[in-house]
Amino acid sequence: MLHIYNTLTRQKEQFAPLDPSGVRMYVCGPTVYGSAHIGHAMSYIVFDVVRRYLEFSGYRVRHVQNFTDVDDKIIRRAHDTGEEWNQLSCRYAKEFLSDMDSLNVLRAHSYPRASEMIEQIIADVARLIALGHAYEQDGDVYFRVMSDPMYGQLSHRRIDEMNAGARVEVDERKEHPMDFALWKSSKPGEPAWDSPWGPGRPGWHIECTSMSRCALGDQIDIHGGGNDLIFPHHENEIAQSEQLTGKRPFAKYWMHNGFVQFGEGGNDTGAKMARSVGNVIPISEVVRRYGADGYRLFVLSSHYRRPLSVSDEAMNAAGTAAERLAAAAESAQPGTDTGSYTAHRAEFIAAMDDDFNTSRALAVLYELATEVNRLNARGADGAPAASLLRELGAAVGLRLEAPTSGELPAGAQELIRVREEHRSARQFAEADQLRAQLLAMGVVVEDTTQCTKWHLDR
RNA sequence: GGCGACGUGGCCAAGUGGCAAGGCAGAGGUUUGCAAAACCUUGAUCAGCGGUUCGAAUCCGCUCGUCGCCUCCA
Repeated sequence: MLHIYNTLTRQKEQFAPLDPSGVRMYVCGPTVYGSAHIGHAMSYIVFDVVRRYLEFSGYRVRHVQNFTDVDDKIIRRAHDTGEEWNQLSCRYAKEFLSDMDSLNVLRAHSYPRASEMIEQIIADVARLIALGHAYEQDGDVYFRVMSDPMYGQLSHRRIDEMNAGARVEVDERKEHPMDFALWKSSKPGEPAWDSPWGPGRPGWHIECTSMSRCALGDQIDIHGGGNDLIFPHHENEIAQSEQLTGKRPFAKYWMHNGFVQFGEGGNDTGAKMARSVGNVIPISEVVRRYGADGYRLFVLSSHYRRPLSVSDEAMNAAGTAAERLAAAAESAQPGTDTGSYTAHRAEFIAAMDDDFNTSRALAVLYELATEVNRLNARGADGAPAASLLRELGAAVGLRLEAPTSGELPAGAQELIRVREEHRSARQFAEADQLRAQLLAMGVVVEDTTQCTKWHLDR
């Protein structure tokens, strides 16, 4: 039985979807004003694993993830580059999807964009005004936090306590300093849509309320995102959504992942990674250096709610481990009976059921890999263990592809063949020389008692 | 000032009251023409101090250290 830690209640709860026929899951997507980095990758890998494991457990999942494609940063960035704001956001959204593909993150069923949701957003804002939960002020519309007695329920903060903080900028036009914008009037040159309050654009928080409701209905099962979104973004989403529909809870389980940080000894020890800080590592770089499975293994080696310290050493270790798992999974056979490994399967499920304890679950995969190698080494049948390894690996999104995949450089095939001839003639000096030559070409050759294998050096 | 997270072997990391999972690296061994891979063996009393308990990494208190949120942010 799956248990999920719910930020709302601050405890692990037994998972039961609102509607038994399927799970509705909404994950906050990126603001597409620039390239995604490995912090985004970590977050979306985490929710990819959540989704995959729910499906592995037999649930039908509907997964929706938005793109924030209208916002101050996008407008500013577009202004700087001379590009149209919608061109810029489209470009980065596309890049985001291909980055996620490269990481083997399953595509969501739908990717709504704020700019395509304007009509719905205006209707929702108008309704919030009609209900007395929002008010207009010079073309801006604000949500009235005092009208929501539950405000602060997610972040566990009280309005008066936050008020004491020195960093809340006081805007005279707001009734209360914590009131937040649902609709922003536009300045000249900014993207704008007509509304009952004049030309403007949606505030950040309302888009998720409208998109989530549009794509999944008034109430959903899982709402996810990085833990920096707890306040104010998710708090505000709850306030808007629940006041709008009169239904509670807006989301039954709130899941938040910890942040990628730089580990000890790095240039930027302990610091958070963020585009606004300017210390990001691009996704393509880690995929190239450690492989998609390697980075995923690195992410899953620690618990998703904990901060994840990146270091070359740790990611490298994960990359090496990924190669070992992939090599072991090679002896898998489709349709093999894995019945003799029920204990392994049970332990994997127990670990994952405990709020996605992937670190514990991975230990099962490593054990299976060792088992496969042990059996194969003494000529026994490693296929059942390997097949289970492949199956459970897939449940957490590991491809476990053999390292052999890829194209041999020109002439390498011939060198391998010639080397084989030397070996069978016991001309080892010549064979070793050819091996060195192949290695220089990026081809690693390994001899076994039966045959010679090769794979590309990474 | 308010809210929260964390400090486990060289590195990463699980465990949250009963002999400290797992990965990577290192060392020794088996195997191999050699190399690689693989397999076997091998290391920590859990930031510090005090307390509760038959028993604590795990509960309580204090101290030290690190980080996040309260402003855009996965």
